[in-house]
Amino acid sequence: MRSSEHGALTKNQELVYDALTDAKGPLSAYAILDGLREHGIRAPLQVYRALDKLLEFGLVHRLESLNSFVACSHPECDSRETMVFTICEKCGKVSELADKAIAGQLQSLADLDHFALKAATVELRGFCQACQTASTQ
Amino acid sequence: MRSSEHGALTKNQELVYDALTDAKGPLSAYAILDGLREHGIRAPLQVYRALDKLLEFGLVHRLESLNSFVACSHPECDSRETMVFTICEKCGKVSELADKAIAGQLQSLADLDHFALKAATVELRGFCQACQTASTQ
DNA sequence: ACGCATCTGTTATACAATAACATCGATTGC
DNA sequence: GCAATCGATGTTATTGTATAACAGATGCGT
Repeated sequence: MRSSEHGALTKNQELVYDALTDAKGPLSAYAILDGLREHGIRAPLQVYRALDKLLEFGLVHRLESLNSFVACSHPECDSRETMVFTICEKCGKVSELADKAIAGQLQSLADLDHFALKAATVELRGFCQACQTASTQ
Repeated sequence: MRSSEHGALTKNQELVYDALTDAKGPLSAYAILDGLREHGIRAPLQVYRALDKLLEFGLVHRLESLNSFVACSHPECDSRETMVFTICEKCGKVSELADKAIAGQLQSLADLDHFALKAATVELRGFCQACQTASTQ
């Protein structure tokens, strides 16, 4: 029982993962904690430890600019692929885009600088389609 | 006196900006605070307020994945341009790269998703050239 | 002088993440 | 069986990051 099977999660990992998938949006570690108090989660560390594993398994991504976490929306996410997130500054909606071209371009840029690329964080801020049309008033 | 002139900074803004340019590397807000206690800075808020302005002026960038800040290395940085940072996980060295191609690609990706792009955070993690050759032992 | 905006200083507090330590349960090797 | 080990767990305490709320000070236009 290792990383590849979703069924292999421990109780706490399962709780945290379910909280994130149910949320359908990013949650901070403390928001997760609050939502899971009834399920026996009492301390931040229980959440952070579960998150560490979920990140390692590639089931969850961390949004650096929000200090929060989302369940990966790509069922068979390869974990190490470069992900691009769009973050709506109005409604908070987050979308996860997988784009090979960006990944390649970043790799080229790193190569130019003789930088050995291990992971990339790409977070775009702006307004989602819904919030744009809404503000066309 | 607004954003464009460097000479227009207030005392605290000047102190924080100088601390960052002297450091030649990223500093956390609290590291800045510690370095400026002798200069009369006593509370985190004094640093954060100065940083907010400096970010607004485009003189400073925030490294989301490090919770820290760097002085912009491009003298005439347009503030709103997309910046790419490489962060060495061994020595902590940070480089700031301006790349039009990446910016364009991200814009295209956002367009596809009907996302109105305002700002982009791109942070690459890995090993810098020096640390690669050093670890070839 | 007055109003207004901005920067300032201070205290207290919220939010994010980790340290240190004890325990429990399953597995492995003998 | 039994010790040894390893990973997950639970708990308390602490460090680090960022903001709230309030008060005072400064500069500027009218």
